[in-house]
Amino acid sequence: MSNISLIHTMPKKTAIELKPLEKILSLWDVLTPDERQFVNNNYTVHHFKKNEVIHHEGDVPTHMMILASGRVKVTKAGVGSRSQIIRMLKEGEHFSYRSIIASDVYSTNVTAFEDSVVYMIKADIFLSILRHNNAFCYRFLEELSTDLAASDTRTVNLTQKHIRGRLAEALLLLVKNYGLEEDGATICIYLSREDLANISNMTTSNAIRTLASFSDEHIIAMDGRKLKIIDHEKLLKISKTG
Amino acid sequence: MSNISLIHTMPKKTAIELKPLEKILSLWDVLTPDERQFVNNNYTVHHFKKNEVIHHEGDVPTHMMILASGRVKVTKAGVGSRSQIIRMLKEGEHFSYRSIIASDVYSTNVTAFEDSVVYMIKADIFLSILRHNNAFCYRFLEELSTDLAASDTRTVNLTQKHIRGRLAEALLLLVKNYGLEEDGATICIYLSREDLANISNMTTSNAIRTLASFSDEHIIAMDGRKLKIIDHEKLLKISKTG
DNA sequence: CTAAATTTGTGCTTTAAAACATGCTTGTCA
DNA sequence: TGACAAGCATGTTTTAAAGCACAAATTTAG
Repeated sequence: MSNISLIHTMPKKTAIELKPLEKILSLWDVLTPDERQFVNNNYTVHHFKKNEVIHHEGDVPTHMMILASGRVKVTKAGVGSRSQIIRMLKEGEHFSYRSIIASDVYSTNVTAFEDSVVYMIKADIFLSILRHNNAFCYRFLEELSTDLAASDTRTVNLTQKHIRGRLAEALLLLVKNYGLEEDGATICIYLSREDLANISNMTTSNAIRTLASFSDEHIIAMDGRKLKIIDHEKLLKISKTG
Repeated sequence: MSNISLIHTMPKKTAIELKPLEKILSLWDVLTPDERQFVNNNYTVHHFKKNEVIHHEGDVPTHMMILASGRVKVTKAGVGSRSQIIRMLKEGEHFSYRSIIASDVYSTNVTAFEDSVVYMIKADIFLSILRHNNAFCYRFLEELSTDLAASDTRTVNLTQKHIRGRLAEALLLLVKNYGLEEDGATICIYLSREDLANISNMTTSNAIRTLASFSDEHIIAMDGRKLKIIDHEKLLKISKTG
């Protein structure tokens, strides 16, 4: 448990909320006691401030990462200066392992869009467990299978739907991913219009405009970055038909 | 080897060219002798005519499939009548296993666009090997990792590049996937303009128009569905700059 | 072997979304 | 505190690509 000490060097506020690896890693249960011990002795804790980049596209992967707290976005550089948000992660989700498995460089950028804490496990340790623990390996196989279908669906949605459909879909995705606040309407994540645009593959102007339309039509309500879903059915319909 | 008999019931021409499972399955080498025997006793051979559908989006997956001969396209229905080609497979590649692993229905359609022969292994047999043979499992993990990056790249390319860039990219992809004929220029696959459009996410008219432009600019040469790459460098440049 | 259907090719029109311009907030940090 | 940057909002212009219409060529089927 050598790295627990690392946590204790953090400001108390953060330390109190920070769950240990064994509580946060969804795959913990398939590890053998030995593996658990091994991992516990060999992970490191890293803090990232809002907007800090965790890793860059093209870099050689060194660690498998688990988001202990905060939120990060996975993006991919496109043509010119446009960047596309591929996925958004929340506490407990792991990332940056795909490139390790594929013996590839990172195919995406990962950026914290809230202050975040990341647990890192060295690539060789990760690989060694993958190669020795079949249940562990299989869990990742399942995850990648699900992600691949999601990515293909995304491709079709982003290329074929119109602006309103794409934005509606993005909003529904955020709801699914981050949930709603106690009022049962406000999306539990506050994004800039630009980020919203980069999820829905449109310009910032168009994200703003389309949000305004949705608001006029009483499909959503806005208060700065706070977005309330008023008419979930309509949003679903727009995302399907358009 | 019970299923070899099945092959012998086929027209001789096909039978002669048809490689047995052990020659076609790239993962054969990681199977144990027992597993090899087991798979050999439990695969079936299926013939599909040109344009015949092998499986539909939404169907419950029953078999892991290996393309023994011919060519198939993996598509996904989009908005309205537009369908998008996600991937194109050639002899020796396997497919339809993603949904089995993810316990999902098929997320794509698979259609033969040439007369094709498919070897099928029952889902439960496939899963049982995955769960017992770590090397086998790991191979699929690698494959899915590669495919996921490809899918994400594709998303960005299709959404952000302009028509010329998308078509150039599609042509390069075909070259990479199917290679060139002995002349070192003609792409080893003859597709309809519509299929080409569905790979590049554009209308058929635009695929035709853009091909004509490329031909005018001496980047490619056309003879019906036969496409020759004249200026590979220029094509690469167009695909990059958009 | 012809008739019908599909595929290919081209021109013209329309349209969705980008690009651009500009003003208004809000936050931030010297 | 005041100026500078970021982010939000909205109107106007431009443009890339879809949509449509139709003719020619090629396949397919009866």
